[in-house]
Amino acid sequence: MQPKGFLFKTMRRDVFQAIADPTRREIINMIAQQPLNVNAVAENFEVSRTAIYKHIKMLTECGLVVITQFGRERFCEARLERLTEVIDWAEQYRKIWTERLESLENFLDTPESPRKKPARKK
Amino acid sequence: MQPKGFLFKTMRRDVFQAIADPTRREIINMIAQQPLNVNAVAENFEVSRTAIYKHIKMLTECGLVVITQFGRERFCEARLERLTEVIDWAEQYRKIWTERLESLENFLDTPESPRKKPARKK
DNA sequence: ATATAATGCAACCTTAGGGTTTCATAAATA
DNA sequence: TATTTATGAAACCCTAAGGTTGCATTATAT
Repeated sequence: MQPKGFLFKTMRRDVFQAIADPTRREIINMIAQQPLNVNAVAENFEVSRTAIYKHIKMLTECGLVVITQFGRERFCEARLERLTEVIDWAEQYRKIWTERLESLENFLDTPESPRKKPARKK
Repeated sequence: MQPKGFLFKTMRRDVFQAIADPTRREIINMIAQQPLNVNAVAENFEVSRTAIYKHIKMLTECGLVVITQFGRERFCEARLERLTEVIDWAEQYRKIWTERLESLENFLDTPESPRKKPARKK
């Protein structure tokens, strides 16, 4: 058996996983400009408040959202610094796909170059 | 009932979903430099070839990988252009978190500024 | 003191995700 | 031709995701 409470507090959820769900990306977009309380967020969706609450909780578990209580309301605030992990990961491949595109353009721009065909089985 | 075959061909899987799994990100990293056949990819993981094959299939469904057959081998090649969607999405929020950091620095750099406390209940 | 609002959380349901084993098939080889 | 090799796909399994309803709790408003 796993010590769930312990894991819950320490395990920082994968940010890639957190942004995989389109609803969570919408939530992020919704509170990116200004904090909203949980109900205000939930009102913008078709699904139940509880469903939205779970999404928000997941976002807090990976640090993309922090919740601050004022009276009986809890405001959800976006802390998007960890999106740099995503950007950095994807950005490292950019030169690969741009180089590929460039070499394709060079290839097409050379009129006398024979069009290669994929290897034929014989 | 859904026309599954039809959906399968048309529904381009969400690229955010595709990169959510760490194994799939590893696969992408593995074939980013040069194509590898399915078995060669699978050899680098603990899990079964079939499991890796499924991951590769998901990656092809969202256009991040293309498969080309040579003889009995099928080579998996990374086509990472669609990662721009991820970068663009995350990048739009960068100014928000950098502005927040800057204003925090400004706040801390002003010695006479009183430290605000969260609203107290009375 | 009560009623209502805003939330957290437990219990439950359904489906997709990730994994395995097994079998079928096409291509390369002994 | 017989046999490996490389792969696709079906049949299952188990768990996490995402959703719902209902209840408990705390703060605000009557």
